[in-house]
Amino acid sequence: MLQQTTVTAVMPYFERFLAAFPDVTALARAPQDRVMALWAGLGYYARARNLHACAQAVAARGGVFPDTVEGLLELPGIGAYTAAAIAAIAFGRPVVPVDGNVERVTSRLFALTDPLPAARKAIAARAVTLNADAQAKARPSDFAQALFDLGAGICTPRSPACVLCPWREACAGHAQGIAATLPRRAPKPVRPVRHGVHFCLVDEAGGLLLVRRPEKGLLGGMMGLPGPHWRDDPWPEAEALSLAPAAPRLQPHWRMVGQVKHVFTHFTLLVDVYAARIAAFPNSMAAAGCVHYPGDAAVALPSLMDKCVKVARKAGIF
DNA sequence: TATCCGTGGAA
DNA sequence: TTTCCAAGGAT
Repeated sequence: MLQQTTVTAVMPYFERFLAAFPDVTALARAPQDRVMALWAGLGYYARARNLHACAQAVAARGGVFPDTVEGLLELPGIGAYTAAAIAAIAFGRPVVPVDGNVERVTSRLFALTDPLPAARKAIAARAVTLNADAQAKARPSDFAQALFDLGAGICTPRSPACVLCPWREACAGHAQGIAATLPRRAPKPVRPVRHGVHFCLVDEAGGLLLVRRPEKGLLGGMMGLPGPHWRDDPWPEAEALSLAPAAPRLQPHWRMVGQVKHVFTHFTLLVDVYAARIAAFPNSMAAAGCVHYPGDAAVALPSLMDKCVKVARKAGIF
């Protein structure tokens, strides 16, 4: 959960997740849709699928985790960082997990000026030597977490508190007066704008028509409102409505209720939200792969879809 | 190696 | 308001 996600954002999800799945075998035997529902809103949904697969892999080994970096790397969703973190913190292996904090501390300590992400490998090569000291090697868990805390609390991205830093006198970045500018990053490409359309169809009972998205791609495996693919060009109303969910003898009166703006990592999405009410969903919609949820149920949606539903609700559709 | 993959808080 | 970026991994 903590991969690219702040502790503050993770905390409530972690509590709910552990309450639902107290141990690795409980997670392993849970249905995937339950796992995804508890992850909804946290983002990077491949992590949820990987974690579920990881739990099943561990369960298949008798519920015993590998206790080496090499063994941990075999598990889905566990890369170099997480393998080292578990090895050091859970099993006392003398390795250094290199996360964003450690990357920043290292680039400053050695005044490494080559820009990320190309310099990532070189920075990591220096970082893994930080525990060369015998006392550091003797306490892998404490050393790893001390490094994280140094980065999170003192060697911060902006305005680092060098005056408080225990490594100030050894820091080449500080000596050169460039610590705060490190690590350098390659200029980011401009974020393009893309366009989508989603349909919010509600029945008299307050039911909502949702579809499960494909496993691959954006919001993979999550529930969402139906709609055509997202593309570079806007969707004219006539074209959008020609793609609305339909069934024999069902002609909902669609109304554009608003536009939702959502910023993903690599593009901005503008979604036109159309909404309509019908008496009841025909069986053919369920047969087509659509799902009918009660409106008052705890429907777990990714944030984008949540925004779309809220726009429809604000417009008085339900 | 570069790109894809979410979201929200802080500055 | 915009920008940055957070206990990264898979392809």
